[in-house]
Amino acid sequence: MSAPQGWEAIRAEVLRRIDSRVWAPGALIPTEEDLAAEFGCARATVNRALRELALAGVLERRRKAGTRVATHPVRKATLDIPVTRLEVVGRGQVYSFRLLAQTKAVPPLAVASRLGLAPGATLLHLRTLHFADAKPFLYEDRWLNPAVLPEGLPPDLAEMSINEWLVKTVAYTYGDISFSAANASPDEAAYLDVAPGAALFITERTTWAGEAPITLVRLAYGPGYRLHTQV
Amino acid sequence: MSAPQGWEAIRAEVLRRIDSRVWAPGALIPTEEDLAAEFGCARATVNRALRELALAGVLERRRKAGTRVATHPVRKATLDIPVTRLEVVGRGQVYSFRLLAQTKAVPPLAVASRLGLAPGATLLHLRTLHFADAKPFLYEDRWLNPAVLPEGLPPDLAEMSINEWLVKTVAYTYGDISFSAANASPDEAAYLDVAPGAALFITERTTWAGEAPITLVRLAYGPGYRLHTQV
DNA sequence: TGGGCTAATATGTCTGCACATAATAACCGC
DNA sequence: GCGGTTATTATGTGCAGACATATTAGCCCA
Repeated sequence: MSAPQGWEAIRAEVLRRIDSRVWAPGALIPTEEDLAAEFGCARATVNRALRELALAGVLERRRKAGTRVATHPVRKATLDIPVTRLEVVGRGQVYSFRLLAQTKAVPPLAVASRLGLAPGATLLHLRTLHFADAKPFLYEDRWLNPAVLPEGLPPDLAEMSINEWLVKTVAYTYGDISFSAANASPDEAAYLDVAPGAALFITERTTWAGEAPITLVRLAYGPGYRLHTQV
Repeated sequence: MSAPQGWEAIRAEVLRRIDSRVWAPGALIPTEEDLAAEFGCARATVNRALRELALAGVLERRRKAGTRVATHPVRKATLDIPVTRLEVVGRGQVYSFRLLAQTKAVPPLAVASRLGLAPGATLLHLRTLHFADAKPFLYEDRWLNPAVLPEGLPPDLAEMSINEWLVKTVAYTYGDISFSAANASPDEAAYLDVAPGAALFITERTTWAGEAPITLVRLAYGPGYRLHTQV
């Protein structure tokens, strides 16, 4: 019931004109100056509205060329990448986790190359099982570059999982995430307490701090897990 | 090699201070005014930089309370939701598709309620198979509200898939996406030419135009599909 | 005709100022 | 003390004007 005001009102009106085909996909829309005159506001205000829409993928803007309605509305969805503990707690469940193994090992070639490391370098290999209400929720397989840990691993891993401790301690500048699906291996099935071959939702994350690789982690979520977002 | 200038330089400097723990997670950072004085620029410029960082989840801002470094760096990843055809073509493969079935039917209760429709309303039910280089790539199961189609379905469905025609014709204002994993049903396995029970990557999308539901679609991607993004 | 220089133009960003808004802190009367 | 009102404060947004920059269109000359 609240009519937006200011730049949000302009964004809404522009969206409406696009939706109602007043401005067709691919068409050039008036300049910021013209729109500012029409709406009776400053150009900066129009700029703010159009910039947001360009960011959302609705408009395409180029200097001198002007602003046009995106031909292929590649909508951009933003999704939050929360820490596992908060994800569980946010569902109103009790979070806990168990460190299954912690070793130093030479990673498989695929892992080393994904991290841009020389083959043969040793990494920390951690495997953790996360629980929601004492039920297995997530199986985590992590390779960690010890070089980025100034003082080794934290003393107590009671409250916080490795991941949570990592994000608070080692700031990353660049990350890379992919989502996919995979059938549960016998091991994974046993850990997550599902039938072997069950479809798992897989998240793989690689993070760097500048040039130095930090970690590569594979998260296998049990059945029923959904990643959710809005556009 | 290019030192950023203007508000991007400020964003970079703020990020640096956070990464290097000059400003610890949870700590309050100086006000816009103070930072503007320090950097020798206008407050609006600082505002722009801090706003971007808040949008990215690095900072948390509240009026009067000030700006603090996010305690739990819930990084926000943005992912593009492209049209299937472009997704395939973008991989350098040849795109094609086949409409398997097109019927009018009363949807299951779950579908009707997700769309906010009265049970018993009839919808269009479309099932489509999409190919990449003549190999099955994606199985699409779509329920479509005929009320939003002013002139029925398009005449030729040769070039463009239903989805692509939809996004160009019926603009949506609100959407809802979820990703999950599921084992292939016998039908899906047959269509996608995989073993029954294979892990499929599932995307479910619901879209509305204002209050009116447009479509609910379930996309089942064959093995090997990855959704990819960066932070 | 064609290639390269130049001018025109729309967007990108900055400044300095103003007022609006939300949320906290201070205050005051009981 | 305590609860409720008021003042203060940091951010949110607006305006008008200016300059920067990318890109196009047109011009001129070989």
